[in-house]
Amino acid sequence: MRVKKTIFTPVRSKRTFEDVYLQIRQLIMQGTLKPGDRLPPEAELGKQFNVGRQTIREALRILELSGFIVIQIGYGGGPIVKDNIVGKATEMLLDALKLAKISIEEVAAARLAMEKAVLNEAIERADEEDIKNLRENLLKAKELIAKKQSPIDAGFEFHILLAKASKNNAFVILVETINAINRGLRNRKPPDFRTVKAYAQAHEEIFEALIRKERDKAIRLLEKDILEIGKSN
Amino acid sequence: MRVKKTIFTPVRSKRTFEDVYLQIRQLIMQGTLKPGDRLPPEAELGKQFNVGRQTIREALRILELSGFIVIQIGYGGGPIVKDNIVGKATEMLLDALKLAKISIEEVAAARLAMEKAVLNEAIERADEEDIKNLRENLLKAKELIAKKQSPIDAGFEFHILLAKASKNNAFVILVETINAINRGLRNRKPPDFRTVKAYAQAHEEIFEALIRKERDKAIRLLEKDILEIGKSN
DNA sequence: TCACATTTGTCCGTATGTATC
DNA sequence: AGATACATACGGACAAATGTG
Repeated sequence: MRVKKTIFTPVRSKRTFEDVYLQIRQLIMQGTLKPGDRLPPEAELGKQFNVGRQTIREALRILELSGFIVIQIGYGGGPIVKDNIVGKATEMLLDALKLAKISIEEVAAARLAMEKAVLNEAIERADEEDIKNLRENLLKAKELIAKKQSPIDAGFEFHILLAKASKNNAFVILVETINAINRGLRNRKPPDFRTVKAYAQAHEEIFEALIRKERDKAIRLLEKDILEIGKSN
Repeated sequence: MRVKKTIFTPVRSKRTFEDVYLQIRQLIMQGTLKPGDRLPPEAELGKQFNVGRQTIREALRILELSGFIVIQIGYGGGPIVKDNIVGKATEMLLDALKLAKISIEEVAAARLAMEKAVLNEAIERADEEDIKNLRENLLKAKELIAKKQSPIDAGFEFHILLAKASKNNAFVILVETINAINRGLRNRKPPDFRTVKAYAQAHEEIFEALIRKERDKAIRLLEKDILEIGKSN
């Protein structure tokens, strides 16, 4: 009797461009290729890997979409190693959530769960540097409001700074991701000026509670910030 | 005086394959193309879009990496629309976390935050269907253990089932994602048999606390499940 | 401003491997 | 086993973009 489902994962390095992709990817992941480094042009890569230019191009497409490289055309251009690959992952997760028809409310609940934990850690671990950065962020938002400009970017940055104050880098990336998703899901209409002013106000209050280590109050304010204010728009 | 940083994002749809990618992507996102649907072969697509095969191929590479399609070779093959694109996003987020040199402990803390919220919701919202699924999951794990097989997959499924019981689909996807990341970061050595048995035991206790709606006890058990058990390996 | 070199973007033709009928 | 249909891969060619002299 034959087994229907093998427990082995088939070795499928059939496709040459995947092999090329994996080799370059590993060089980046292990640090041999660092951000800013330039890879040889397509033709030269083809010679070195001993494959056609088309194969190289498909490998570069994947590396580009994955966020590992950017590609400059023209004289002196070519593939350049990039550093931040979080953005691309976020875009794909956003697609996944859109396809699954997830509502903004559901994402907000998840975001709140994450940021509650962040705030809990941040209250304990925030140092002077973090406090200074948060204070500057609030100041920047105030100045923008005074100039009748939207402090929406500063508002997102506030949450990132909180995550950094938690001293947990996983929180930083996940808060970035989930905030970008939240933003992407409601991108049809940007929040009006009154709403973003309310955000800025809420952030100030959260900050005050943070430096006074008033944990419960800070959490309560965060809930208001994430769940209530956004509802109106 | 010139502004140094423009507020405009450059319109760069110069590349034809990106245009092709976006068109097909939109047809999938808006539901015109459904999972299982077959796209025309490369040559035919080239004719319809009025572009060369190479251009089509690069668009297909991106769609494939994004998880929108799979490609079958041979007679009657070609691009086929896929449904689950979460897996690909997870892989990329995993890469991002690896590149940022995030530790398992940091990810575990984030995972715990998310799953605490999940458990809180699940205790309130779980219906008979959820309870039945969880019970079957625990039974399956027990059977595997009796056969001296590792119930590790069932263990991950337990957490997914909890997320489903929360009735929040964002939680489902995010728990899937963060658990896969957790798994990916410690993939060097799979947990030993004693450890997975401890997981299964912890899951049983969490389930008991869940159906009795003993919230604090359930949360405490979850903390043990996520933070302590894994530490040994 | 004007060539010129370099590099990506795109197309075409062709050959090979693979899966189905 | 042979024919068919498809992806994979190679090589050559030209256009477009970009920086250099």
